[in-house]
Amino acid sequence: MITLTSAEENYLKAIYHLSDGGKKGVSTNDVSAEMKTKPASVSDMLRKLGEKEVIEYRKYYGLHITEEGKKMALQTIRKHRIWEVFLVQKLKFSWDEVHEVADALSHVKSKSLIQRLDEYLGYPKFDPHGDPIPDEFGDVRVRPRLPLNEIELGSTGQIVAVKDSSPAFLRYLDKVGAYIGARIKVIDKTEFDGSVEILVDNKKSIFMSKDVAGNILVMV
Amino acid sequence: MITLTSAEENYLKAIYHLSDGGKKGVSTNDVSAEMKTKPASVSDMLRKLGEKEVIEYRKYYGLHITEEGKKMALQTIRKHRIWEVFLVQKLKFSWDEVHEVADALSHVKSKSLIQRLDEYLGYPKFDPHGDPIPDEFGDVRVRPRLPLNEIELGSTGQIVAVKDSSPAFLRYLDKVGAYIGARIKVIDKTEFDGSVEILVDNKKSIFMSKDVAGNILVMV
DNA sequence: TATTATTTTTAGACTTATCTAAATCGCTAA
DNA sequence: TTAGCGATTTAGATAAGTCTAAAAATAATA
Repeated sequence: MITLTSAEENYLKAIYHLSDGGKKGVSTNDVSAEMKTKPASVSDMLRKLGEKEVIEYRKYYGLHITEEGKKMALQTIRKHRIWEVFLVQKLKFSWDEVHEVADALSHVKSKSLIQRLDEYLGYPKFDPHGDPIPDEFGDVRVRPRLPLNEIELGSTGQIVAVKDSSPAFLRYLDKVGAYIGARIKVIDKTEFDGSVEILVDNKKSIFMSKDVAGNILVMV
Repeated sequence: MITLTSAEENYLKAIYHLSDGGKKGVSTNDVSAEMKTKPASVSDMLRKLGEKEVIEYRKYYGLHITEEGKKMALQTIRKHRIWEVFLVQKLKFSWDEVHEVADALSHVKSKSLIQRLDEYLGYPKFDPHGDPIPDEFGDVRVRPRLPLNEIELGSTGQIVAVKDSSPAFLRYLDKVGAYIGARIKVIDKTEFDGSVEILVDNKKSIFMSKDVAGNILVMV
């Protein structure tokens, strides 16, 4: 069984993103820029990742991620995003603070930690930035995400992302009691001005202008 | 400002325990046994810790922890125990599983992570093993811990430990709704057989035999 | 196509934490 | 008071991850 060090995990995750999930080849310089390390360090790391067969590496010609590599990258991404959910939802970190901490936390080695955390968080499908969380098999559920103002009256869904993630907008969401991950139901729509009324977590109802609702992405 | 690597933190924590909170001197071999590393490795580490002035180190004569060292050790212990509370109370780890994972988690560097986690957990004063959690200034509140059956009728307190931590007993506690950290009030005592009735978290009342109550330590 | 420019790799060095093997210190007992 | 033993330290090695400087390969351009 292949095991990766924390540094190798980070490189592989970066490579996965750079290769757009495995579609494109990636160059040493690409990785260097993404990881903020020198190309010389990257060469060394690519050789190691090649030996572990998570990438296919040809000197001077860059690399392609392998199927095994994709799986492992997705597991790292999964851990990272689950920790982000925890930090934002439970510990009230703001979205821009979580990356580094989630990164460190995601490298903690334990068989059951992530399963239990996932369970504790209620198996979230999206991280606080709205990016999908792969399941334990690496599968990513890609479901339609629609702006809230385009959701049909009476439909239910989950807030999974916002288009405008400015602090001001996030504070507004927080103030009115909406958040990423919230279960919502559209209980009223005013055709005249495009405003909507939603019920959050079957408890709280919120009015929103069309502009605000258009900024909120919902998975139906 | 002094910063320690994860390994240095671990050594210092071990030294703090071995020196009984700074009362005794500690030898290289003591540390070697505790850390399960070779004496040669310990010598090297002691030199480093001496240079950082968290211990006072004299070659061939062992070491004493300094005031600064105590403070830093207590911060590491604090982090470790707070994570243990999280793992046991929220993620339902059993007491014997948590040590390693808490160790890894406690080395994650972040200004606010532990403050926020502490707040999220409701500022616990004891870890799942009943050991006290130092506050952010390193102060440890040492308060009397009495067996539950010796608590006066009408008194309130917090369950901080159990004497018998066998899985069977822990399962029993879990089943009846008691747990480490629970706020309790003694609402009835039967002198005849020594049994007690307690109210947990102002909600649930539980009957307990004298034997069971005697196994539960309460901070009043 | 030849030369220059860019990218990538190699070589050698540094740091941290560990090890083994060998040297050294300090104490105790003859 | 010195020999010997146990405890401790030093010396040298390894592994991971990084760096700089220099060499080599590829790509671009005249």
